Amino acid sequence: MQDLLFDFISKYVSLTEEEKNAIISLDIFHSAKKGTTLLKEGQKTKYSYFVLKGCIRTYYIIEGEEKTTAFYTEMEGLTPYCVKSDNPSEYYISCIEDTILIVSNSDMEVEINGRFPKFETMCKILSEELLAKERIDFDKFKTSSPEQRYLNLLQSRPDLIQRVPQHQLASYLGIKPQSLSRLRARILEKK
Amino acid sequence: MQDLLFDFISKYVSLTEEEKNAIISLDIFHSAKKGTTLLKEGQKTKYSYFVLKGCIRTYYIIEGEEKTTAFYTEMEGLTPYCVKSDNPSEYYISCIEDTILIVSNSDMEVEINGRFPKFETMCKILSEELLAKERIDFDKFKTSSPEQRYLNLLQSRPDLIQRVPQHQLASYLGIKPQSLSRLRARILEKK
DNA sequence: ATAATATCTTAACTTAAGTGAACGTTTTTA
DNA sequence: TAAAAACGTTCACTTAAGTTAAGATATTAT
Repeated sequence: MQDLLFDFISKYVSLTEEEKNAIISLDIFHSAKKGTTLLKEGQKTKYSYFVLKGCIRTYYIIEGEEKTTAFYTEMEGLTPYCVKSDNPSEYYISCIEDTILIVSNSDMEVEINGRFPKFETMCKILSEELLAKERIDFDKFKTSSPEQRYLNLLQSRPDLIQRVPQHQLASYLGIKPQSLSRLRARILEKK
Repeated sequence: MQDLLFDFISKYVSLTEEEKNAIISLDIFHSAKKGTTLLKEGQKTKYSYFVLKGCIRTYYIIEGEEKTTAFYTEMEGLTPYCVKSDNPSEYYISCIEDTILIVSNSDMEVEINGRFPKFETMCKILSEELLAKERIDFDKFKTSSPEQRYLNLLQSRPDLIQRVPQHQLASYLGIKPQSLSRLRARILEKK
């Protein structure tokens, strides 16, 4: 299971056994059942989450309605905004499937970064890369219609459409569940 | 002018005179006239841009139409996706106003980071912070209607509405220029 | 196993965005 | 400075998303 992590890390930096052991000794591997809420609106946290296996999502409750804005699956992770800003979180994080997670807190990261500069370099590369990707995704979203967004998703993350409930997908695409149903029917008709 | 940069940096790390001089000697300060294109679709680049004064935008040309997806103003910057991915750029970058920029290339950054670890730490903090912010912005976009997005922008970046042409604002909001006109008229009526 | 709840789809109607065109205004550029 | 191009607004029409409601499944909890 830990190999999943080390395989991932090896794409960015190579770790010695000592470094691997230091990471393992942090006791950051956790598993969580489907439906578990990791973070609630209004809470503050210092934890970051990285998915080894399974799927988590972020969602808001706006005027009583759940709005799912992101999914994180294998080898994806997030540091909630409130970790950086010290404000209470505006969103919830919960598990869509039984999930194996790495949960790290910011003090822990400071310590590891101090001991192994290599690790800090990796985090820098990773977050710069993710920022660039996130901006591209946002651009794509802005320049597409809901239908195009759905077709894009079908191409780029077909697994999501299978593993995620439709009404959560809908808000992820920026529309209502009814509109997603209709839009899919429309696409089938066209074929 | 350089003070703008050092004031900004001082929010994250404190630099010695030696470090400041090292930065100045890199000769990274440039000015560009309104309308200058910094990067074209199809080009590869190793340059990152940081705005000290003025405004730049990223835009795509999709089926003959310009789609503006982002604006960067004072103390904001971007590293084009192609710097990280080594693919040709899918978008253009150009100056909306006469602009004073910091232009840095990735080799330069590697060198500075090697010499001053402090600098690498700052870049890591900055990009993690920006990633978290970008995700929040994307969430906000997904969960809002075009009208709400416009009202949001009016609150959060009122300067943009003044300094940027309407048709560029429109695609930034994910709609057509005609729709932005209409939407503004609608808002005025309501008052 | 059954009741309760959540989810998905369909439909009719409303609202707002997309489209194509016209027109006046501003900005460029030759 | 005159002509050309770009820009912003309005309008009528089309298309698609939002809304409300109902019914059919599927899932969860007791």
